[in-house]
Amino acid sequence: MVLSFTEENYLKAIFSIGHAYHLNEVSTNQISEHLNNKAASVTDMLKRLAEKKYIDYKPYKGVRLTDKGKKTAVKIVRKHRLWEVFLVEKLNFKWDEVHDIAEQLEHINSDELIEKLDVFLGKPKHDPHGDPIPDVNGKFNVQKSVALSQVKIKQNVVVTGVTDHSPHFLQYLSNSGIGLGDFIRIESVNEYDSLLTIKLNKNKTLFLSHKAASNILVEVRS
Amino acid sequence: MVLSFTEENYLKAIFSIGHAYHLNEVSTNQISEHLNNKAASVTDMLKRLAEKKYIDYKPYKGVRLTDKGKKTAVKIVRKHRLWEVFLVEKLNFKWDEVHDIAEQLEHINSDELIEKLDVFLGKPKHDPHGDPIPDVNGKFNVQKSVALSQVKIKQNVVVTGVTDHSPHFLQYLSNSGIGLGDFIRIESVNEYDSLLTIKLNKNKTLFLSHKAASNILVEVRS
DNA sequence: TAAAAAATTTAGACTAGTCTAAAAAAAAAT
DNA sequence: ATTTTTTTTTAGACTAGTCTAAATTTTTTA
Repeated sequence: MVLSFTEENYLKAIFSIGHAYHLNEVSTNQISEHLNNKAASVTDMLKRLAEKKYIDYKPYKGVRLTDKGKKTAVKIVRKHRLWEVFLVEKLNFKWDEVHDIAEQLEHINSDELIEKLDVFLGKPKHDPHGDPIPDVNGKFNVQKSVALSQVKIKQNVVVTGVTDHSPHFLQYLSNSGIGLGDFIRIESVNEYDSLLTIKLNKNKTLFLSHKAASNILVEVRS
Repeated sequence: MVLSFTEENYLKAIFSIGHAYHLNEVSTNQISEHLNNKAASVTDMLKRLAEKKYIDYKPYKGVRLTDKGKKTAVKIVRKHRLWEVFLVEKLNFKWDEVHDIAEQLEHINSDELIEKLDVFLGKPKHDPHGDPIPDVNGKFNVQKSVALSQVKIKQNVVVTGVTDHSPHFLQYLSNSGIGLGDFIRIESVNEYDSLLTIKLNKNKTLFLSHKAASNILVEVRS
């Protein structure tokens, strides 16, 4: 079965809302907000997707992906993230420039293409923002990272991802010299406003707002 | 101005029909045949494209691309052929497998992407079938090749392209060991059925029907 | 050069996806 | 336990792109 562009975007939206908030049931309004359209339009589409067995839908009760729907959504995520790796690693795009292009490329329909792209890129496990790339069977590498804002003082950590994917935030990190794989040690936290003083790569001293730190994912390294 | 998928396909169709038959004016029926849809649908779309100044259209009189329309069409051809190079050179697709995927990729909208892809591929001048890739300004490398069927006996030629792009024909050539850049010398032509006896790369002797030879483009080398 | 054939356009209908406005159901608050 | 608010759905309309059937224009042919 071949889905339209639009249908694929609805499935992806349902998947990522559920994923982000650890929900099974996703509401009509959440979807319409995520897709920037009206709730009435969402209702129409939900009926169509339910008809085709991609979702379970009970009027007024929200919606949940079926196995078929989940599989489809994960495949789109896989494609999106593989293309992002391609754009950054091979074409030298910056990590804040790739989202919109990958948003288009993720709808290209060819299983052979995805698998050959995967091989060409060396079967990467993470995209340029540190998000895990599901394998061909839809399995995700579970991430056990925490927000930098949750890390105890004087602890050494490695940057593994971000939770805010906006170009604005990504550029801010780049400009500060922070990227995936960098080492960070929290030197102190201001009591009044939670401003963090950090040491980057055992070298540069930087200040980070609590908000920024809460959107940086890290893993503890001894 | 951003065109829909469908509008882009119409412009590409008008361009390639005109190109193939060296026509300026293209008829409604030619387009409908090329796109496998009905003439009535074509008429509707022609009105829309004329409205947007991509074509000059006079009812019953056929249609011609404006400069704006030509520029758009050539850009789609450029994208299509660059993606074909990517698929063959980087992802190891065969030359008979890439058309349908490139047909999708050609509609991805990002000037920066095309130019970075072009650089990544080493600014190729030809696609995997030998067709010229227009440069960023829409200029084509003029091809001065002729069909193998037109070449005089005992002449040395190099394969530079094909005029039949069907997987069937391309596979037939691959199976015969014929690809771009190969050397061919016509040893004899049968008077009765024009069957060609050729020597491939100064090595293998092969037989080619007149039909096959008429779809192989070559350049004379001494 | 008038009749027949072919090509093209118009008219009207259909689907996918969207919208606004109104109705209905569920949740929250008094 | 009603009333109010919020959420969701229904009804009806719009656009892009398609179709069939009928009408019109152009071309061909006798």
